[in-house]
Amino acid sequence: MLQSQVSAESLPHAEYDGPTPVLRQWAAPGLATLVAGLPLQRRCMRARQYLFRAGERRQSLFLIHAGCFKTCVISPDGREKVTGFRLRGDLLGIDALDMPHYACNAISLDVGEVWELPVAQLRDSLPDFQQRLTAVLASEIRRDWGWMLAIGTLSAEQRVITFLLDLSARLEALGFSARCLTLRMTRADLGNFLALQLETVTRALSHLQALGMIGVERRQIRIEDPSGLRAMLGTASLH
Amino acid sequence: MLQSQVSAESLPHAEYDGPTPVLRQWAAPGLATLVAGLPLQRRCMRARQYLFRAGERRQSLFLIHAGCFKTCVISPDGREKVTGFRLRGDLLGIDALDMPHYACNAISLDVGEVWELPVAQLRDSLPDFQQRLTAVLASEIRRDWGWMLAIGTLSAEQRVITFLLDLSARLEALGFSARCLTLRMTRADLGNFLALQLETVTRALSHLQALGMIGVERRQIRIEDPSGLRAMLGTASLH
DNA sequence: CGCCAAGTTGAGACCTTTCAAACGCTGTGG
DNA sequence: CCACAGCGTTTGAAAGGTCTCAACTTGGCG
Repeated sequence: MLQSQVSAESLPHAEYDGPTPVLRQWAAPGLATLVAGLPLQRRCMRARQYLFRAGERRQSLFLIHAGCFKTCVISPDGREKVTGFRLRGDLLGIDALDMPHYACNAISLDVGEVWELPVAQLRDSLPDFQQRLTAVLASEIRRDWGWMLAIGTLSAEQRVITFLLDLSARLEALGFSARCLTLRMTRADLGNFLALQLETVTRALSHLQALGMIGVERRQIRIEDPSGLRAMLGTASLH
Repeated sequence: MLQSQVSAESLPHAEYDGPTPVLRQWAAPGLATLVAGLPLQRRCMRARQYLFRAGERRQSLFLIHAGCFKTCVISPDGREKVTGFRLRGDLLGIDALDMPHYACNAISLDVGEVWELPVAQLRDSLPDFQQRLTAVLASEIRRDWGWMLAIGTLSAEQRVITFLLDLSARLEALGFSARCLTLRMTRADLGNFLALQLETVTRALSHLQALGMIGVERRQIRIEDPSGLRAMLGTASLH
C-alpha cells in the first residue's frame, strides 16, 4: 500500500542537470517536519477516490504523504479543467483558505495517504504557520503562471516535453528516479491539463519516442535524452 | 491625472444581470479602508512605466488606487506571458510574498496611482492582515484557474467574450459603466493574455461587432447585448 | 507635417482537432 | 480457463480553427 512510484524508485538514479526554465518553484519545504509531532488524522486513499469536491464544506487542509492527486475545477456549464497534479509534500485545499467550501475537486490517481491538518490549531501553536501558508499560496500562483506561459507560448510537443521535465524534476526531488517515471494520469487528464486533446498527447509522445528522446510503454516513460528534450524547448518558434 | 476610466465613468450606468460563469472571485474587499489611516507612501505612475520588474529586490506590496496595470512573466528564453490586468483595489507583488525578489513585471497601462504597503508594519499592527493576504492569494489562484479553464476549453471568440464580460463586471464593481469600457491594453497584450495572436483578437472583436453584440472603436468597447454574449458562451462546443 | 506604433483585413499554410477504427490491457462471469 | 465487456491508448485521414505573412489604414506625437 502507499507504494506509489516504487517502480520508478527501483530504477537507477540519474543526473538532472539544471532546472526546467520556468516551472521551478515548489511549495515551501519542511511543512511535513513541522507537523511531525502533532496528532494528525491520517487518511488512506484508493485510486479514483475523491478526497473532496468543490462546494463541500471545507474542514481542513490535507498534506499529501504518498500518492498522486489531480485537482480540477468545473465550470457551471460542465467544462472541466485539471489545474494540477500533486505529489507528496503538496497541500490540498489551500486555494479555498478564505472560503467555507472547497473550490476544486481533489482526486486520488493511485493508492495514497494524506494527513489532515487542523488549520486553526496549527495557526495558534506554530508561530509562522500562517506565513508558511502564504508562501505555499504564492508559490502555487507562480507555478500556475509558469503553466499559463507554457500553454500560451509552446507547441503541443513542447508542452508535453515541459510536463515530462517538470514531473521528472519533482519526482527526483522526492527521491525517485528522474529518468524513469510512471504517469499516474490518463492521456485525457494530461491533455486537459496541457490544453490539448488526448490524441495530440499520444502523438507527441509517439513522436518523441521515434526521435529517441524518450521511451514510452503505456504509462511508463523513460527519459532517454534530457538535454535533447531541453534543446527542443529552446528552439521555440515562439509559437 | 489619475483619471483613468473617466471616459467610461462619464457614461450612463447600466445593468449587469448576473456574474460571469466562472471568473467570479475577487480579492478580499476592504483592504483599502483598512489602511486608510496609515501614513502610506503614494506613488504616481505614467503609462508604460514599470512599477517593478521581476528579479528586483522586493521591498513592499502595492495597492492600486487608480489606473490599470498588467503583470507579466518572462521565461529565460524570452517568451512573455501577461498574467493579468489589475485594477483599483488589486494588490501587486503578492506573488512574491515569500521571496526576496519580485516574480513578475508590473507595468502601468495608463496614468495611475499606487499605495505602498509596509508589509512588516501592517503584519504587526493589523491582527488579521496576514489572513487577509492569504485570502487575496487564494482568490488569485482561483482567478488564474478560471482563466486556465477558459483558455483550455473555449474558442478564440469565446475567450474574448469572457474577457469582455469579466472586465465589464470588474469595472462595474468599481463604480464604472458595465456597458462602455475602455481597453487600456493593446491587442497584443490582450492576445497574449488569452493565448491568441493579436490578429485573432481583432477578428473576434470585428465579428462580434458585425453580429451587433458590441461596438468597437479602437479601444472603446460598447457592450450592446450582454445576454447575447453570455449565450455565446453557453453554446460551447466544448472545444 | 511626417513618422511610427497600433489596428484592421485578406489569403494561404499549418498545426491541432475531430471522427473513426483498431489494439491492448484488466476485471468479470460463464 | 477462457470469452467478453469496457476503458485507455494508438494511429490514420480529413476538416477546421488559428497562425503567419503581408498590405493597408488610422491616430498620436515629435
